[in-house]
Amino acid sequence: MNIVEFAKTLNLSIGTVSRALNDRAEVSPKTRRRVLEKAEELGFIRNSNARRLVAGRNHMIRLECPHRAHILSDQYLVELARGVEEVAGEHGYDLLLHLGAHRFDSGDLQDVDGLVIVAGEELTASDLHSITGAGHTPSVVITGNAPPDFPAASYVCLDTYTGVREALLHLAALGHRRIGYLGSGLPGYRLRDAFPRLMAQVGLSFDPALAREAGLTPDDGRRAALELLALPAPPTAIFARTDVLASGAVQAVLQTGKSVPGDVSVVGHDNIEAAALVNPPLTTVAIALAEVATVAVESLLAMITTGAAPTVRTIGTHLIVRGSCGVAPV
Amino acid sequence: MNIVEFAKTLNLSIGTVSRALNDRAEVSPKTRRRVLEKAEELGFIRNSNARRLVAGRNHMIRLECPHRAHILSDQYLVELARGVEEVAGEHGYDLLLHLGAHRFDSGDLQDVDGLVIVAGEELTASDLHSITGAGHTPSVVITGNAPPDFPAASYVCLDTYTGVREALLHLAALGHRRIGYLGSGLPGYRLRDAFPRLMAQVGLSFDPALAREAGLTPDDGRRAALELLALPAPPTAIFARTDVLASGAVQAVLQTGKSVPGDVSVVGHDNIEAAALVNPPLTTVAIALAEVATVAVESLLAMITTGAAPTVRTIGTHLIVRGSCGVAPV
DNA sequence: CTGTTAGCGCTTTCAC
DNA sequence: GTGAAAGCGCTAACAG
Repeated sequence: MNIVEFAKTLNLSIGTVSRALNDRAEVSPKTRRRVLEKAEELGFIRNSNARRLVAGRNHMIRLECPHRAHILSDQYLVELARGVEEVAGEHGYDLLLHLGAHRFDSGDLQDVDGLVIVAGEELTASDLHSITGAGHTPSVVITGNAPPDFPAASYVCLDTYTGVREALLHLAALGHRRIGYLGSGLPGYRLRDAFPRLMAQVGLSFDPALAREAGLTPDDGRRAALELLALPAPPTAIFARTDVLASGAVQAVLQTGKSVPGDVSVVGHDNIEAAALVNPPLTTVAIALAEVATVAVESLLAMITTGAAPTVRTIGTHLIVRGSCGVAPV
Repeated sequence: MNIVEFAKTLNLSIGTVSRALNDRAEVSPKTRRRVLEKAEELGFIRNSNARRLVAGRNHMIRLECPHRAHILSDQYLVELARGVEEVAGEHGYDLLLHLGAHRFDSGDLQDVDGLVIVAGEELTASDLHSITGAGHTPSVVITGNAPPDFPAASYVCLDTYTGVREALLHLAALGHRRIGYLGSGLPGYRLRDAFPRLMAQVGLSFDPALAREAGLTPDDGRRAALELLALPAPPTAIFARTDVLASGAVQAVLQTGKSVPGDVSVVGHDNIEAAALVNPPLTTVAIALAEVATVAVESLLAMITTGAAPTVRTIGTHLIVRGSCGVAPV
């Protein structure tokens, strides 16, 4: 059924029906109600392609995940998508998905009003340029790094520092003074550089000998942790850049016949599903993804609907205390 | 730029241009090439809303995940979505996402040509009725159960039996004879009922005293496993319906001062991300998700494009051997 | 082979 | 307030 047939059942012109359905002022309240009720009764829904054609608006945004190695794990991606879909949905926007790894030529930008881009570590300004159609499509980038030099987009930056600081405070309170650091080895992660400063902020000093750029796999974490534990003055706690590395670090501790958290405490980062499941459950740093989604979508919709200028927002992380940290051994 | 302006730059009629762009036969090869090259040069892309309007086709399918408790974990969902997007994309279809938990009134069915529905355990025929618009929208359901009584949809059934049988064979080969079972307690899972038969198929007999409907969390798994281990004749191996339960079972074994897999072997199910990370890494049953995605989308597109009848396909699971199973203690 | 034209279903002037 | 009519950008049927 189209609007013509539908209008006939009401003995009204399509113009009036359209106005009623669009909640315009020039319709008598009585007519509007009549139209709305009939539409409900007959289950009439306007053809959205026709609406989009005439409106020049798609009421659709696309979630772009151009990399395989995201700042967010797959689990997080779903959580983020849930949030984005919900907030976008509240504003009448649908969500398209573009998981295409390594395809920086985004699809038809014509089809969507805006883009939510989940950045990988190595996302450059030039990538953004091509993904966003030279910045002509309103876009918001969710990134763990500082915004690349691409001012046409909005940014939601995940500030890893707040949660890490919290973690170090937690360890300091437990009496730890020698804290090791396991990094992912990925470029663009500035955490390693900031770590000494964060340590200082909670009253601890950082020993460069206790830092390793481990890698990405549990085994990378295990090997690097093994090195730290073999040191003459080994750390009593290890902070790992990812939960995956942290799980490897736990393996390493157990492997040397020691226990977590009895002998060595371990803190992870990301709060992946696995974090709650390893033995012991990992104390880890987590992102408030619902908030990230809300801020991202609202910034995007502001650009789309009111042509607002791009914004840069930062969202901090926080510590989730589970079972992998204990009082420092004396 | 629209097709009128574009046609002008070529001194052709919009009809000819449209035909060339649609790869119709009635265009001279020379003209076609000229049109294609110019389109490339000018970056002309036809307005897809107008195309959809006139075609009555959206070239869009929607991934529906109506439940929070899926048959697939979030990680799996992304993997499935990747597969679905890829296969759909090869056929020119875009992917909409609908993660809305507990909303069985699917959005505008008008907007999409078909639905890929990821079933939760409790998805009923009546749910499917409302999600698919009384079955008028081509749909394929990915389910771990037998197809509900809703013949309008295609089904991709995950046959958990093949992988579980493989797991039991693996355990039998390692000398295990007393194998415990930890279930999720969810209705609709027929595995518990089939378990004795699967045991028999690999030459083992099942002791009902070794079965527990544990629940969903690691702690549920831990407690249930603890019960089994406290039995006068405890199992030497435990099969858990989910990796989450399995991780709890591992905790239980360690808690009683025993080791995995030295004293007790544990097999999980689902191959979630966590499975590779727990200590020891879980031997578990996995789904061939890429195949599931391919079969689902191709069945769906057959219904959409050729009006093919719904199909029912079954895809088996397989065992991934890691470190949680060992030779049975003598 | 190419040009012309009538819709696809809707929103939005413009009259009344 | 409501109706009539002009497009939105495209495809397809019809001429030539």
